[in-house]
Amino acid sequence: MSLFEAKRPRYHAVADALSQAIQRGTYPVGTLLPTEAELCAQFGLSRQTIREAIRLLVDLGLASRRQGVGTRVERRDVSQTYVQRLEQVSDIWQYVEETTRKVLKVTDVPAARSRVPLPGDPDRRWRMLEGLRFTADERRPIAWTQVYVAPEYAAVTDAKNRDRVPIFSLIEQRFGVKAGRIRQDIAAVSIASDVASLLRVSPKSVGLSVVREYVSTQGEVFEVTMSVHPANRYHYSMQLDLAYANESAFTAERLTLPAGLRGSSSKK
Amino acid sequence: MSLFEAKRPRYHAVADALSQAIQRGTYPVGTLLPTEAELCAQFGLSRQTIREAIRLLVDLGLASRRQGVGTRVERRDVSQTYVQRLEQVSDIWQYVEETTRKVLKVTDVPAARSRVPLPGDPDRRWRMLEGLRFTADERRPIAWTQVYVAPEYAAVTDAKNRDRVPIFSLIEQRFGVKAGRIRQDIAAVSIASDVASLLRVSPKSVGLSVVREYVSTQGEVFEVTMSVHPANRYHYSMQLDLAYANESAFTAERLTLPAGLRGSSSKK
DNA sequence: TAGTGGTCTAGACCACTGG
DNA sequence: CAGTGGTCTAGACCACTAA
Repeated sequence: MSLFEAKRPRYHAVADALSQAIQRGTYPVGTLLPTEAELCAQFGLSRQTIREAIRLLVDLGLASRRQGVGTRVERRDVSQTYVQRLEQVSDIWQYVEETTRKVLKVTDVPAARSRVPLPGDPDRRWRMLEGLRFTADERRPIAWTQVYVAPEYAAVTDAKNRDRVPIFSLIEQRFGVKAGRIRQDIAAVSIASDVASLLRVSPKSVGLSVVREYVSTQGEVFEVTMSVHPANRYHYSMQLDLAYANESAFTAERLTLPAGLRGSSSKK
Repeated sequence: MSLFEAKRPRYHAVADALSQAIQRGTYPVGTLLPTEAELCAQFGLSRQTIREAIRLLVDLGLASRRQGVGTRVERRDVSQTYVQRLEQVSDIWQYVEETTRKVLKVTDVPAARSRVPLPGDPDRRWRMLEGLRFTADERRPIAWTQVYVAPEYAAVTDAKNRDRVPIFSLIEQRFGVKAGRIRQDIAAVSIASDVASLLRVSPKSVGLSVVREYVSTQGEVFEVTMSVHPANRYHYSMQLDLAYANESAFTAERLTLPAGLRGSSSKK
């Protein structure tokens, strides 16, 4: 019966009331919200409406539900987050599509003697592919690359099309191991003379180094790559978008409304 | 009545059936799915169950709903995406917390004469702050920084705590302009001699340059920053996690099940 | 075993869209 | 205006958790 009773669905009002109560500390993080039945009684609404409200809280990351237990308060504030999205990883590798690779060397090297740190047993021998990447039109290479593949998957390096398809996706196809996480480290380096000559730049010139670790969904690092790019032939750009904890419905405005809302009856 | 009738809720089965039909091309992208009423009849289920199924499709980005129109097929496949999450931007700036800034110079410069490309009128004068950033313990600077602030917000550069709080968050506090997007460009550079002396490295030594553009939720670039870091004192690392189009419920496994599922009656 | 959230039904009315 | 999805109800049974 409040003045603010616009056309908003009641479950929005309930979600607001609850999220504000959480914000105020009425329901501290870690505790359980009232049960659905209790909320039905408090607000005088049906269970489905209450559940819809709670679903919004869950989508925002404010609460979580566990069957048989209850609805737990997870955080006090809606966490805003900037996210970078990479569709199909191919964004990292936009250039993969537009470039050609040339493999120069294939060997097995113990982890301890690799050019990049490899996890696990230092004596474990990883399959290593070394090569260059060229743009379609230009002659000069844009990257010198080393790819280390965990021994279990070394077989993929025999693939006919290894020059065209990223190794990690070959592993995915052949072994069903999927990258659940990619760690990436970017640094500026001085290009060592052996690499410099391959890249056709002068020794000690400036380069950008990108190291990527591919972590399977089981947490195992199954591939590590390193690229060195001449500074003026490559730069790394990315875009971060503001998003909400669990981006789904419920935009910001819907949350930040004047206090006096409540659906119909909220005697409590 | 199929053999696969595990304990899965029916709306999962419906969502599978629909997403597979989309995948098969039965419902091409851009067309409308059958109406909820039709689906109720086809599957012999209640409207709420059907709606729950469609909600899953929407969460996956496969479909979208419009009141008064229908449910539109948006894509044929579930788009997988790697995302980098930055809570509160402070992850980019982990070091902001642990470092101190020292402002060396404050001036107004026309866009055309800045060290980084600035959007808009080349004669527009941006407020520029130049300074260094130090780690708490070390004496040597880890970055030389230029911050360009759009003239409308130049006033924030007078703030007392401008050394401690990132400028863009001052703008957010004072003017309510929020960064909805951050573009970031990372490159390796050779450090110019004037900057080198400030950073106490030798001229032409290797550095990592990071340029960030802060774009407001209205699409306006209101701040641009540039940092140059000595190569051995800074590197940029990030983590990308595999996620689904509209990460919510509905994990991958729930989608990739053997074909013969259907709830109970699907005579069609 | 009692109590929680998870699923499901059969109905109802409303708000929006398009002809 | 007819038809769509959006909201809401009152009731039911189930699956899970903890005591």
